[in-house]
Amino acid sequence: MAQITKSYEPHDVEKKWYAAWQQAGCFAGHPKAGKEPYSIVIPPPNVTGVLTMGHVLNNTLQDILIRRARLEGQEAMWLPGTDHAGIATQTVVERELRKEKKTRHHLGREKFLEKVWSWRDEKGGMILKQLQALGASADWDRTQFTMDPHYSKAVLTVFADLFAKGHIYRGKRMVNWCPVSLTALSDEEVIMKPTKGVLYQVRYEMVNQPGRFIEVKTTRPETIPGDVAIAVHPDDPRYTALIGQQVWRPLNRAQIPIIADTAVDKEFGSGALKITPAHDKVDYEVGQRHKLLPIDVLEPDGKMNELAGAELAGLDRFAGRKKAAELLKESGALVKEEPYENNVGYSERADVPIEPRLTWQWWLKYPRIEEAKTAVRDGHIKFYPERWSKVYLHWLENIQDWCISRQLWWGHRIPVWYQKGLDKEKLSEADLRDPAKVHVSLTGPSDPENWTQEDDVLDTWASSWLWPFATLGWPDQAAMDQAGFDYFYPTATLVTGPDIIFFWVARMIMAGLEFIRPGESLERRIPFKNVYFTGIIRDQQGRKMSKSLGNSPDPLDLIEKYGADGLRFGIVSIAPQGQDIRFQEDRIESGKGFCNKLWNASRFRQMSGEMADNSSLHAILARLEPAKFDADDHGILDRLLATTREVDRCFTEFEFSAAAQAIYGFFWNDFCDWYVEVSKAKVQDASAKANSLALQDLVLRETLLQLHPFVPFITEELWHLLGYGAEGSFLMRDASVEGTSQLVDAFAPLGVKVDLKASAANRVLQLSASKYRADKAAAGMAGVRLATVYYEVNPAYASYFTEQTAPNYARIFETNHFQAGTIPDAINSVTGVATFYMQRPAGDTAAEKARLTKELEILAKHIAGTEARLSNEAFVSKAPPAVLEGARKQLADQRAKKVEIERLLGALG
RNA sequence: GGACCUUUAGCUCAGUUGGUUAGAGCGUUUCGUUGACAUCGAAAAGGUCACUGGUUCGAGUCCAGUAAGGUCCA
Repeated sequence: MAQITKSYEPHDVEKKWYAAWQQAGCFAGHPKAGKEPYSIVIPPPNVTGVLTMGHVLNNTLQDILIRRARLEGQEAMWLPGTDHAGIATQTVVERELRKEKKTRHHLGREKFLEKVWSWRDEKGGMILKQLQALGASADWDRTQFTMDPHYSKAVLTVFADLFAKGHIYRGKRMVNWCPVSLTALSDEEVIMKPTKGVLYQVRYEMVNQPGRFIEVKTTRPETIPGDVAIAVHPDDPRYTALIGQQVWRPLNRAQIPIIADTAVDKEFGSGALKITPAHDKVDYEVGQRHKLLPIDVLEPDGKMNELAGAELAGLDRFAGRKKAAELLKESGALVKEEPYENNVGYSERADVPIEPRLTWQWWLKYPRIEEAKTAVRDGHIKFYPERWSKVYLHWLENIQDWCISRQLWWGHRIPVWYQKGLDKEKLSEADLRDPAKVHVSLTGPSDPENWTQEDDVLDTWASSWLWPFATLGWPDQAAMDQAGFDYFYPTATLVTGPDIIFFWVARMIMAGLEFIRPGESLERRIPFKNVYFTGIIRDQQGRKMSKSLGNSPDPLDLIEKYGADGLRFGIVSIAPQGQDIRFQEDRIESGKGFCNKLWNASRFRQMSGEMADNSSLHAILARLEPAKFDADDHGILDRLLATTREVDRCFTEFEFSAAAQAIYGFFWNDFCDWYVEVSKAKVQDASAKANSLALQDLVLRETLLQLHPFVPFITEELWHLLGYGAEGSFLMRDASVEGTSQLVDAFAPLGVKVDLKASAANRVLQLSASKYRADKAAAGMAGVRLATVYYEVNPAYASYFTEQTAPNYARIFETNHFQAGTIPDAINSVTGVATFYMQRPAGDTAAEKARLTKELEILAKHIAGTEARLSNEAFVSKAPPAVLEGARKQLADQRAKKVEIERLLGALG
């Protein structure tokens, strides 16, 4: 067996095992009769993406779930892939073109798309490689891309199907228009930001009463040429007489009517509102109600057009605003300007204010809204943390039709063809449904020369909402069979960020319900059973980590510095359920430190004695000698079972950081700092050695199993170095983790049973050691190794701290020798287990007295507190017996201790 | 405007159904180490649990309100 080196060097180990796992096909998931499936689909990162800390957290958690499922004997399958990311990817390639002073229009659609594809082949999907460096055990042979031919087929099939069902329509409506990307956006892609601007108060002169004005307030004077009316509230007494009259529009002067509409807020400004249907959603609706034709004064790129009037035409919208204000000022129409802050919608990608713009787009009426609510409300799909279900349900309550068309080239081109010669801007709903005029299919019309295909592509999310089943071969039965669709769908758990609850999670649920296993139960159609929402990783100042701020460390640098396992353990241990995470590099460092601890404890085991049969749990248990178990043995077994139980619980409740911390605490404190320290004496004792080492082997084995999902590389390496796994087998694939009850069941036939009393005594001994060392340090002898420590054991612990066992604790008590009995004029430490006497360095007893006196004071306070409680009639009569009993015992202990300390003080004189 | 989250040690955070003297990691200070690990060990200092009121024998924990910070939706 190979010698374990002095410190853990992750890099070679990581490379070695990742390659070996991959070569052995450990990541693959295949349907297996009699085995429970456990599947996860990755939230597909953008194909343009590079690994961020958010990805590290998200994918580490998925890998933990997948690896744990494997160890629990389930058939695990983690499906990876990337998203074509319409706008993002197109923007990247357009940016490269711009360097050559070209736009996509220079190339034309076909050539441009070729260029995007070659960009993708060359540079896209780098992020998947990075995930491998992190240790992700995804089934890479299944890697998917949302523009793969079969995936595209799924997307177009869904379009055609929803069109046929009447869920999809074409309409000229207000959309969120991005003047930079020149495309429509869905509501979800618009970010509202408080923006400082100016509120202009403008007066419109009455046509038939010159000199009389009606005033409105607006933040957008450049749209005044697009005004078609002034609206007031019908019940507003200030204006009732004016309704129906005409006013002069102050820019691009023309007569417009005063109309009455209940949408007007009487309280805002003067109570009168300018109506600009082409540039505001509410105004558009008002215009519709009053049959007013919109006047669009903007070009798609945000420049003013000739309808805005000669002075404004050609200006950018922001320059136009300035110019409009000047013109109003000159004409005397501008009454007042005041600073103003309001919420302005920004394009998520281009980060510029969007324009509400009237365009023809394709819209989707969501299917299965009610079922989607039921699925979550009734717990068929569980959200962790649960509170996000409220956000989800609220969105579904207020859901709006989805604008699914984008004026881009990169994406799934909408499978609609228009009969040549038709004006598609004038299609009625009836025309749309007339196959002679509009053709909708996957393959296109049989006489393509007579048709023109729709230019628009679909929103990227209109492909990713099919992810949980399009990646499993849907809609082709043969492909589904091959992918194991029937076995793996629905997937077990989705791990994602709450920021895409609407974009993705909700839509996937609706898509699954609509398209999968029609007519079957809800449970069979939902895409996943659990959704775990991660927190968002923030920097020290609490800001989101982002590329533009440059405040995100490169995960690959962190892997280089701390190892993939160190990074994984560090990030998981600081990620409590559902809370945002403030990133601290020192936590990653401590993740690495823990790996090193694990490594060295294993190394020490190897150095402590010959390795024996570790080939199975049973083999190790058979080496134990239960008859020889002492309090330490019972203690560590008890703690091992408690930790296993806690980790089991954490996995069922998705509390990953609690699981990591439970194992960390157990291994470092209970095992290394106590059990291994104590065993240093035992392995010198021929009769105790074998049992002690077997117990270490057991603890190490179980720890590696529990820890593997978190730190896969080092655990696999140690698994082999310590002889737990045979050559050619793998911890990650061939081992299985035992739950608490399974461990107990395995213990029983071999007579291994935890003595809880002994375990409790062991805990007291540990606390006593702490107390003793604290007293010793207080006496100025911290760390000093004493030749002899005398002790008088507390009768209650007489069987746990004896002449025979005392030497085991010599190292922990920093002494060479224990001697039963007392010595006069010594420092006394009263612990639970015993009173320990240490030779005083020299004469002075003042410090000692002061310490004991202080201790007595604190004790007196506690005694008073406990007495007060116990003499409280209400407490005694109402508290449950166990609590009452506890308080009584506590008082007895406190009093006994007081007597002892008083005795010691008396002895000091 | 509506909903949700957070507020506990210098920092980052735990704290299960209310029940002894509120914990951890990091940081700080002190001490220790010749054979697992200085990526180590031991100890100490450090908290009016944001505030106000209520329920209760008992509140960090439950309820109501207030304040500050944050997120989402309008």
